Amino acid sequence: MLNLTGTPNEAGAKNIEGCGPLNAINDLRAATTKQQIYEAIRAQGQVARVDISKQVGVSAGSVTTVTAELIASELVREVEETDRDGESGRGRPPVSLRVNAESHFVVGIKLSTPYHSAVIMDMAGNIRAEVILPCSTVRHSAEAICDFVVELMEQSLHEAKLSKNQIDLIGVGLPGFVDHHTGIADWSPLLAGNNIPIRDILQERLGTPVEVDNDANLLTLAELWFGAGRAMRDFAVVTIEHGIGMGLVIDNQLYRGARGMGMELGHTKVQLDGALCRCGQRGCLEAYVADYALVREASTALDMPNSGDISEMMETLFTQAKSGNEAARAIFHRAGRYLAVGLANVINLFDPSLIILSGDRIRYDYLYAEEVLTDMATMTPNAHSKSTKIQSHQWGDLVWAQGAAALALSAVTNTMFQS
Amino acid sequence: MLNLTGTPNEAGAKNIEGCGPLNAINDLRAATTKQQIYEAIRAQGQVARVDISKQVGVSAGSVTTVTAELIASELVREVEETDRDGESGRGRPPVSLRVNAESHFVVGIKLSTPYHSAVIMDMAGNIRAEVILPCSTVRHSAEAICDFVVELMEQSLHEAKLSKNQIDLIGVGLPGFVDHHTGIADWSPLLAGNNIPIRDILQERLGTPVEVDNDANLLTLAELWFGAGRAMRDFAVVTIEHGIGMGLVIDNQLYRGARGMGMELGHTKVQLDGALCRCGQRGCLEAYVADYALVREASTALDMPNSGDISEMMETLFTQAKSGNEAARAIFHRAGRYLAVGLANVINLFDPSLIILSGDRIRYDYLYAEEVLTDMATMTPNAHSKSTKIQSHQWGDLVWAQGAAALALSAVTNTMFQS
DNA sequence: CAGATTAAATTCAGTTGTCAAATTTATTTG
DNA sequence: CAAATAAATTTGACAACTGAATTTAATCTG
Repeated sequence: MLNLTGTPNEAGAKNIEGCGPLNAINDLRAATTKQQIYEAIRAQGQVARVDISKQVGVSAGSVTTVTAELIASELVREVEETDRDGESGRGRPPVSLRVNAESHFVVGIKLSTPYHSAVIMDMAGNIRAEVILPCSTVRHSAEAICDFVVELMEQSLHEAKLSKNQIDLIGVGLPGFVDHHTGIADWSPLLAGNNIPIRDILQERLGTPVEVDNDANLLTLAELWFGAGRAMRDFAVVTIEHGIGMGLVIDNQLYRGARGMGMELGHTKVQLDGALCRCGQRGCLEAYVADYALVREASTALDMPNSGDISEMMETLFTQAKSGNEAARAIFHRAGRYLAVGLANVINLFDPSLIILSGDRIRYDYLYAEEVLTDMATMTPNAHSKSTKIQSHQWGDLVWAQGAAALALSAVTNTMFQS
Repeated sequence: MLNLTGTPNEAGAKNIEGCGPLNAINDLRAATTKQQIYEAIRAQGQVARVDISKQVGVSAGSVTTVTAELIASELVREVEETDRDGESGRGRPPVSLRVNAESHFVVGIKLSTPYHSAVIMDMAGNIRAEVILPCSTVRHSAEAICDFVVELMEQSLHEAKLSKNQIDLIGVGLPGFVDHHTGIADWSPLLAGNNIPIRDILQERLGTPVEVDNDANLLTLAELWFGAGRAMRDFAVVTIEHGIGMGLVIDNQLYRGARGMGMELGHTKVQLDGALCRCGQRGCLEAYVADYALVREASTALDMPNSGDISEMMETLFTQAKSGNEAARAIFHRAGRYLAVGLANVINLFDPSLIILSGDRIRYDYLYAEEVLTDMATMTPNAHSKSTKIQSHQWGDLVWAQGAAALALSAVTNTMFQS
């Protein structure tokens, strides 16, 4: 059954407690039992040893040993107030464990236009500082980007009352073709030049380990760690903003394409010899659905001057459509039909159980939401569309930075447990 | 660099020895060291203990222990004739190990029109029997399908001089929406009815464990176990026949979509409100590229009577195009352009390092191969298309059955090593 | 309120899978 | 034939577990 949840919700998850994927607890990929147990505790916020034993599938004795080690190394703490949720209160009461939030800190940074943002996060996923910094739309040198990052670091450290050496890792996201594995920005609208080894440059400059990824992956990580995706084994995230981005989670893990650079949904072709895309190719989904495509049509059909400010023009277009302007409505309508094609293709190829529509542009969606879903259903086999849920989700300005922090958290956690 | 290898090659792999993915040897997913070592031996045909130690990453002592167990349980044998490949002949000569080909046998069956096929395979990947059985194009009941399978079993067992109880598992592939995990055929052009639990039905009837999968996945498994894909960590397979199929290998493993039913490349939309597909939807890639689409056009434009025999009509169309008929050429030309769109989308989304074009139809390809590749390059970012190789590959009639046997082999291997 | 009951957590002896180093085995070279 | 070389095996030690018995901390019952 198709299901559009249009309600914007801040956290997305039912349980406020914990962060990180909920179902990855019994995951074969996680290296050691110790790490599995640590992540199980973090995922649930707090949990008793008995439950860990059941979930992770190790004996009670092992849980005692391992948690004792974790407590000794100050990564985990016992919770004072013993809470018995419901159940009859007989027998020795369970003692819950929590991760020590202060054991490590990370910074999550999103570089973008028209603003950069940063959060500082502790090991429990709590935000300890938030910074937003305006940024011009010109392409910057790697050095200028470093300056921005330094500035964001300083401001956020001050706000969190932490010193630079307390930060274990910095997660950085930027738009464009960014390869997480190599740390190289093939191309980014933010960066002058090509094939910039931005991770190494930042690492060198800051003297702290850095992980980078592209913005669509950050958003997907944010959903996986803090949002609706926490409880899902597999789901896709589609963002509609200046471009169209996509992220995919398979088996509780972010899938980064066969070679770490796939998932360019925005540039899949939905029309042979179709509309011109800013990438220079024709018929890209983006060229029909993204902000710039709508604005381009608006300036042609609606006698709307191209002011250069895309957000402003989108707002005008939206207002006109709302007030009944047929031409404006038609522009949204066509975009919606192509969006349906894009979503149908995602279902046809990946068949995820959930697609999360995310990004600022989603707020215009109610204009064509119904039609998009109906259209989409006509473009997918019954068996598939029947069970795929579509959910839209509008976060605050800091999602991206939170996703970057999640990237950093998982990297830090991995290093914590590799002897 | 784009690279079209048009040469049909029977086996596809450079080394005749061994079967199964070559790079999966040090794979974290493989449950036990014992299984890893067994699979390493099988993958390489024969290999000395020293080399196993290096490849799998365990100590020489462990290799001795584990291989001793494998030899004791008759799964592995030492090779008599000591071969020292090249190297100076000093020191104790290595003793190579091989898997005992006769320890288990499997049957691989492909159900299809106009014929069904089956192979019997031993644990070393050797084909011990081949059977092909003609089949009408009507949709059959599950019982009729069972009869076919029984018939294929009997004939192939006779040919291989084996008895039924020597078969450990039967891998069965059929076209349509078939879910490997549940064993249910959602819909198949071969089966009357919907949601048929075909795996359980076959298992019941045959009294032998059965695994099922759809035909595109079988073909992909065949490439992974016996073909060009053996040496690749990730690749995609695209088949053009009556429909368009797709399979994807990520990290040496067949990816089956988030819920085991994705990868419907043939029904991704390449044109809004486009040509009518046999699935009832519009604008499907299949509706432009598959056999029936070309034949449909041919019967309209070329005054070619619709004889009902698609293969025959395709042949006529091909002959006409070869002899210079412009209308016929135009039909192939358009199909080629849309095929380019499909391949470009695969690259945009998955970015595999290799795409293998497979299936009978590939032999018509030289008509438009060059153009397809050029077109495709204009529809993918430079960074991607630069490094994606396109290879076409024409197998014999038994590929599908071989793929089904590979499915069975991996299932048998898994059960062999789970205590 | 003492003992029975219950359930969580801990202890501990035993198993398993692994490694590193020493040793044995099989072969070539001088 | 002894020295050199390299594969394979043996061995003792260790780390990660498990399962069963035991301890601990609470509630329930008469």
